[in-house]
Amino acid sequence: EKFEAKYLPDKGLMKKNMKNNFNPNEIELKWQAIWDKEKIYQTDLGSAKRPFYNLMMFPYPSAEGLHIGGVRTFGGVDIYGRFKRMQGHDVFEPFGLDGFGIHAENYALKIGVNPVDNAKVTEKNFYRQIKEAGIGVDWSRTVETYKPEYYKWTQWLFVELFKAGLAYRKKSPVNFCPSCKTVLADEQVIDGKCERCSSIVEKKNLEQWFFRITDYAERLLTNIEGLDWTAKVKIAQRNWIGKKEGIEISYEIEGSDKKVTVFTTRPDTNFGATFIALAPEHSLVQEILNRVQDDKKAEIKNYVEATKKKTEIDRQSEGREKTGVFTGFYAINSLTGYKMPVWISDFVLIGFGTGAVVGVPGHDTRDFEFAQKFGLNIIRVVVGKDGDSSTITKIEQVQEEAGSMVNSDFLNGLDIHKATDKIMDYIEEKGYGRRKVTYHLRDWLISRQRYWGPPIPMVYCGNCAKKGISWFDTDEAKKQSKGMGISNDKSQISNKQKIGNSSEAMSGWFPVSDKELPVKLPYIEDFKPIGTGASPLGNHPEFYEVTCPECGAAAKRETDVSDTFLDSSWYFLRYLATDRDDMPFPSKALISENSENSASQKIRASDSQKSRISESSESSGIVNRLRFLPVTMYIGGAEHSVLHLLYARFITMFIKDLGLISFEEPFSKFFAHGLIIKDGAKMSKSKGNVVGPDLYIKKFGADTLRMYLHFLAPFSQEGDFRDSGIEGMNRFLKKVWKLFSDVQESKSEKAQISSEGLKMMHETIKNVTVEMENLRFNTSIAHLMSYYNFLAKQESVSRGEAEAYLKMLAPFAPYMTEELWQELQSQIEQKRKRANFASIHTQPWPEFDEQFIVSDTVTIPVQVNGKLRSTLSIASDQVGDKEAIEKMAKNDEKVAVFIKGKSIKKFIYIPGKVVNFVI
RNA sequence: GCGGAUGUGGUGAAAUGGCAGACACGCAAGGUUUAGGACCUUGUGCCCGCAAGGGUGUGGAGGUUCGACUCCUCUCAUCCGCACCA
Repeated sequence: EKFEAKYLPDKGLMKKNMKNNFNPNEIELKWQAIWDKEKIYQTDLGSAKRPFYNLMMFPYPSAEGLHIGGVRTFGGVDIYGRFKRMQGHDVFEPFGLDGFGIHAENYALKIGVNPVDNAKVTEKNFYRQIKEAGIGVDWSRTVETYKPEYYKWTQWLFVELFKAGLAYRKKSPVNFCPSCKTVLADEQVIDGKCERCSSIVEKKNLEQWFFRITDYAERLLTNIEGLDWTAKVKIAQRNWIGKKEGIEISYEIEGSDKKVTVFTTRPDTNFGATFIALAPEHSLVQEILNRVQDDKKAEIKNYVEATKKKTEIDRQSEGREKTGVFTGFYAINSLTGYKMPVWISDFVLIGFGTGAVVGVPGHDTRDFEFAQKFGLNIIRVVVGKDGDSSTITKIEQVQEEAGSMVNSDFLNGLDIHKATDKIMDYIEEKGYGRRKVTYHLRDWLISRQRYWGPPIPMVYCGNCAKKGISWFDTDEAKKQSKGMGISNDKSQISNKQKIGNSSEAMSGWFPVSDKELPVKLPYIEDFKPIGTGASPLGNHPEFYEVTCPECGAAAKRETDVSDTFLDSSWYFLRYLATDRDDMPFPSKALISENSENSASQKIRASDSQKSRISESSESSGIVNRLRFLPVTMYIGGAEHSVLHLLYARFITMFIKDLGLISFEEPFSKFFAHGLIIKDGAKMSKSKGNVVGPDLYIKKFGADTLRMYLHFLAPFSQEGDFRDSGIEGMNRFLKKVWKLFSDVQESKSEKAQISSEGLKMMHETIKNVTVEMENLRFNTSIAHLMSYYNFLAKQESVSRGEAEAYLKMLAPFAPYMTEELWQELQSQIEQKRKRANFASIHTQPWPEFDEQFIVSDTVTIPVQVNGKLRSTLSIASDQVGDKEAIEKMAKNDEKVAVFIKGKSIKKFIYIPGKVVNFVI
């Protein structure tokens, strides 16, 4: 007994200590349940007053579960969302899974599970982990791209694109991995090799579905200017669209009625043009083969065949060494009459411009290399800054920069830009060519010969095809073309033109009618990619055997699925209408009955459906939901700069053109977060350093993990995750727990907040608020740590201080602060009132009061003898310290200032005004 | 090659043109009713010094400024995109 009395604390004390121990696992479970029950993260979309759509890029769940980088990303979004919620916004923070597509499928293949079954497991895991991490998601509105309720509308979107003439088929070379026996997306080809097995990727020529995103190139480009996005992403998109203004010039070929057309951005150098080079795939090559002698024919054929066999890898390993073959033909340079030999070379790409280039070896290094190797003439037409006007014989002399024209007849002496304008006018006038704009952006290849995606909702009828009939010949199509959605757009004519073109190429093709959507993806056992260029669904007659909607003959359903990026291009709209199976997203046009021309037609709802929509829309506040759009804040990885973000913009514009929404840019603000690395290396499965959150949450709790992940580095930058660091954060939270679980009624009543304390509090609030707004969470946390140190040193903490502190901490450590908040409230009210449950996460964000904030330095503009001498800064604690100021003045040896209290004794100090000082 | 970013202690990193290194990790010394861990206090850019103190310091070289991590010019290094784009 004596021993116990001496060495063990009494039971009451032990109990208190137990309570004083920060035990995250216990409180996290408790609050998860309460939050669920209280629905504190569910947003009433229909009646929200200050809508704030806080959106995180939904993940494609390809791996074992959420990894630590995901916790950082979604945690960061959540921190910001909670902050905004506390500022009084109606924050809508949904979550979902981009579970359809090649990533998820590859993972399923790897572990030998059907993607359908895998999706169920993944979904469960992801949602559990997100919940555990304390992300305040509205779980009543999730989106999973692989569920029929969702892909019904993805397919609907495809159909709409088709009907607008924006979806078409053409033959195109696709990436094919001979070892995996599957086609690959471009993004799965790394340096010409398969992402998974590193085999060299081949090209296969297959007929594919494309979207005419290039029709939107100009709009996609010009809109970038006005976006509040990370600059890097804007630049990347600009480059990807790659607008180039130039001119297409046609040259006569000697001894032929054919012409060769080239595209160039530098027509100013055309007086120096000395050869023409064609891509081996160029259409003229066949023409040439028909006309040349047998020995020449063999030579050309050999060359063309050889380049065809070359893989990307071969080309790269050969570097820039030029190869080519002379055709024996000459094209005439209309300006000079020069006979330009026509060559075939693989440095010319069929996919760019016209697939033919005009060689100006003096002013293009590639042309120079080519000309030098094959002994072609080199003419200088520009003299650059270096003043070198000699004959160009070395690659260093090749002048690609600005300069003035020489050897160019009427262009001589002109600056190259002026010369460009002048020669373009001239060429157009003479009819040699026409100005043209080209883009790097290509049409979006949408087909995938895979299983795990939304089946493309199209039907092909061989019978109709023979007659040259397609959907564009139906009554429905004709009715639609009168009231084309794409109306107030300049491209209307060209679009109609395209539909005209499409209707020929589209012979036999009919979209699945809206009533029949979704075209469900069947559960099949043989889901593995076949590798013959056919889709796994191609083995399933029960899937593809249908009758033609036009003639009733036997027809075949499309067995390809669409690209994952189509799924993710519109999901942000779906979140707002997950409770509706009668519309893809909230839209005024979809609910207004009297606008006949509008989109109620577009979704071609039956009359009964229509009335159902308008009846129920009022009660569910569909119109108010629109106030959440466009997305207020979008947060995601910069690696999606040009893919997802560009596609989403395109699709949004298209939906606007359908008349279904009133905006054309989906994301008002986009913030690119940094990636996470582990112990100095990128996390990857091959390195075996992929870290999951589960163990850390178990050991330290979600609060610690969340805070540590954002203390590492600013949200926008990459952070290095180290086990050693996380303990410091855990230590901090324990200290906070201890400090605030001790704040009691009796104490806090007495607690007087000192003026210094007041100042510190308001300064901290101000700093943290500003930093949160800029998503610089690491500095916010640092300020909270400093403020803790300050509070801990005080004799007691007042209620006001405790509340302000907990509120600021709440976005980072939602569980702990909630517990402490309830504890604090109950202590103060002396009893726990369950009925008055008020989560800290719905409390107002603390406000700072300027009067308590004194800046560290007083900056005074100084004028000496009437001349402005910039400013003089005086530390605020030196204001009134005559000695200190005199010392400063002495150091400067020019200025003397007399300040006492907050006013200058001799001269009145007015902030922002120039003050004259006596020397 | 083109485009973009980043360079600050042993580490992650802070600094509206105004005391460089906040905050944390790590390390060191000390304290504790002290197994270990935890916890508490102090110190910690580098160099000289027992100390007081002094010198030096934001990749490098210049420039603007009373004053530069911050703005400008050049340069070096690293990372990330795109790449035979006419």
